[in-house]
Amino acid sequence: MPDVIVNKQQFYNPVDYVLKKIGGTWKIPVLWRLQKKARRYSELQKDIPHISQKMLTQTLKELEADGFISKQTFPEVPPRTEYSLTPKGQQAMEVIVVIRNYGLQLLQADGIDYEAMIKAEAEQKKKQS
Amino acid sequence: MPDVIVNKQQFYNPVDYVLKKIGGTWKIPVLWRLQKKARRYSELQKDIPHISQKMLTQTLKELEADGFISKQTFPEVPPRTEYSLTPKGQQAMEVIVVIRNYGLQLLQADGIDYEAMIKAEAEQKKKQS
DNA sequence: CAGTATCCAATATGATACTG
DNA sequence: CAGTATCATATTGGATACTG
Repeated sequence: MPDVIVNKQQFYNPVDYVLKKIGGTWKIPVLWRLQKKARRYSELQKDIPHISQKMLTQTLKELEADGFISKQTFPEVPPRTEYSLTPKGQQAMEVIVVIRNYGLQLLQADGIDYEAMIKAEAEQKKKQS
Repeated sequence: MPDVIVNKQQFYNPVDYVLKKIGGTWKIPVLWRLQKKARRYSELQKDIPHISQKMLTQTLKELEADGFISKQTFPEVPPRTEYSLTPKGQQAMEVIVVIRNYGLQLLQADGIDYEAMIKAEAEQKKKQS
């Protein structure tokens, strides 16, 4: 496999290329939450556990630079910003869903019923409210 | 998304789980080369550009511990060791192929014809031999 | 041949304080 | 609200030397 260099970054193979674009800890959690509708910075931060301000900002900036998401700022008071998936981002989601489904399989093989955990968590929230 | 902890490692979501298992720089290049047949340590090192002994050893160990590959040692002189995909590893390859195909698309959209590059490289080798 | 062991550099992520 | 800036830490990977 030959190396590829794009914008001074080196990639060893096509999979490496994908993972440097949408891999890492935070890009997929962000893309995932933009799947159905646009969201604000503060919503994302509230909805994504453990993410720091720094990583959210950095992740949004890179995803926007690579064309997976777009940003719209509304000139209101207080100012509002919304992020949403571009068509390119929606296409990426199709691949992410495949990886995620495989992940659910792996987790189940390792004795973890992830979707049941999500349900349980949702129930918990209901009770609290 | 609730967190999952398996063997003291924390995972934020199912995709994260997959990427911690078969992500990173070297796991996929290794799996890729075991796709069609078993290979020896030295073959893998020769065939995978840039990989260091350390990373090859570490990658093989982790893939074996996670059940994606298996290792067979032949009691010959000099000793021979072969690595091959397990059924679990073959299943992972299906997902990897999806990611790879998406990578080829992304590369092409960015103006890079990766498959042509591979062909050109093969021609180059032919000439040299 | 098929590895181990050790030390070091680069990168990714986190924590904290501050701002238009 | 939606960020920026700075410092600290953890993880990953590379270089080099050695071994059953």
